[in-house]
Amino acid sequence: MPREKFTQIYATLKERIESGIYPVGQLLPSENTLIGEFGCSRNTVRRAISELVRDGYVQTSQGKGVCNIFQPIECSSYTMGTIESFRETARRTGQHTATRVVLLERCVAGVNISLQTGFPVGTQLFSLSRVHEMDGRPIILNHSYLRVDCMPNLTEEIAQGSLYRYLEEELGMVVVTSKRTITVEQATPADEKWLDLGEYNCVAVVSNQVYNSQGVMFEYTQSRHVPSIFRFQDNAVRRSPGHGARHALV
Amino acid sequence: MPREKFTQIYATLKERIESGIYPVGQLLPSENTLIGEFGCSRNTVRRAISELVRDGYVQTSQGKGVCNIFQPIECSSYTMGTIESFRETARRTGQHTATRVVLLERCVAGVNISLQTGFPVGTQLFSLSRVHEMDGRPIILNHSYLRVDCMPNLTEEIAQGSLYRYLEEELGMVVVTSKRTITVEQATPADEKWLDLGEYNCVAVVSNQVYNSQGVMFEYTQSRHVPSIFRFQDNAVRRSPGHGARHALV
DNA sequence: CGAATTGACTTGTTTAAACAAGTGGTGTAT
DNA sequence: ATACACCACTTGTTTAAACAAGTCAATTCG
Repeated sequence: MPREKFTQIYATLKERIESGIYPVGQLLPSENTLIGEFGCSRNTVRRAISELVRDGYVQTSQGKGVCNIFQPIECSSYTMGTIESFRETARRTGQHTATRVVLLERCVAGVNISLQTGFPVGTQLFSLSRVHEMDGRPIILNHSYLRVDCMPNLTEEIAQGSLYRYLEEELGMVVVTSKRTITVEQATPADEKWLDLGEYNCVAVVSNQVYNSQGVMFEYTQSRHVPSIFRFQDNAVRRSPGHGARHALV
Repeated sequence: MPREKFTQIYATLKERIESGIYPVGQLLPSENTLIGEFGCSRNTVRRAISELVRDGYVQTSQGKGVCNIFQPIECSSYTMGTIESFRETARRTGQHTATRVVLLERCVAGVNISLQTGFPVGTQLFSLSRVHEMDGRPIILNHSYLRVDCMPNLTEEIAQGSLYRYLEEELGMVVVTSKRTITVEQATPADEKWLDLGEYNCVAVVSNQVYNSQGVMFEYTQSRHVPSIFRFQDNAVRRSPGHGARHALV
């Protein structure tokens, strides 16, 4: 349960938006009104609202108010957010999943691996390949490089279960930041061998750099998805001009 | 030029990170130190830092500090951020671009269009199809639906230039929020007709819902990209548990 | 020597206040 | 009737202060 006030307010407002208590296309109650209702300071209300903005639930205009722009996501049965954990999605959609370890070996980062992953040359790594299946259908092929010094005792058994449960619960590691890049690539022979691509001759590739609380990148994973079930959602908010083009609109 | 203090501090810190003045993998000066240097309050420093966190430049740990996790983006010559505007990217990489209007006609949103786009049934719309070329190579096929009541005088000439310059400068419209979904789809005959797909039999599809400051969605655009030059970047930060799974890590 | 405590740091949350700036309506003067 | 000033409202930015909570090293105690 979230203990912070702003998280509670965020959750309350979000629920009202999703349930239609606040009509779509109209303004939410003003900050002052919400202050009165929740018995908190203006900053706390504003923080809750700013998270709703980030999530694409509302948008603000100076001088006018906070507008509800919620639209329910179309839950196509085949789509799946990459953002969610593989098991999260499966549990939400009630489907059966399995993970198979294809390869687990040790290696050292050379120039090529270093360029691809961002690990310094010479880093001791595990190379781990896994196939994720959903309802018996292989849909994701994962190639991971993992720092040996962050998880010296990694085994096939652990890799077959939830790697993150092991890292977080057993090793006490805290995952903080993750940088992703999405591309589309030609299917390799390995993709065709392990995945059920159907008519497609390509895969959706999510490259992921994961950092722990020490600020060290301990994992690089390239997830190669069957295109038909790949889906990624994102919200962008117009920023002040000085922010650089990384998230410019359009 | 950004006038707000926090934007200036953000820009200054970002530049120091990019230029290596703050070493990668190490802690930035503490908030108190930065307060002294910039002559501002703690909140202002914290706001600048929180934007750096969102952009994947740093990450924070309670009790420890703010860690520099910057990694320069590998600027592969062929990759292009969808996040950037088509012309932005072209200008940055110094390539020549052109836009061709394939179709511009009026229509009314029926059930199918409504389901796909989110426009209410019966909305008067422009249907606009455009091909974007870079260095003579057609790389993006755009299908847009635009609310007629937001731009009654749309013409082919305007659509061929920058639609957004027209909307913002001529009509005074303010773009605020944009919701995107990325998928990968089989190439249609239209894709193969207009795009230079090479070996690929699919396209990277970015569906975009754009809202103005009134909170009305005035544009739905489906951008179908040649896979070989498609690239999308994203940062995720671990959130408190109550936030819902939309952005969970891994 | 080893374990626990303390204390000096760090970031995280919340409050209160003031002023800036944008929006939209009301009213007045032209 | 139109244009203008004004006013009441909204969100945006900044400051200051207090307390909570996590980290890490030095010190103290057993």
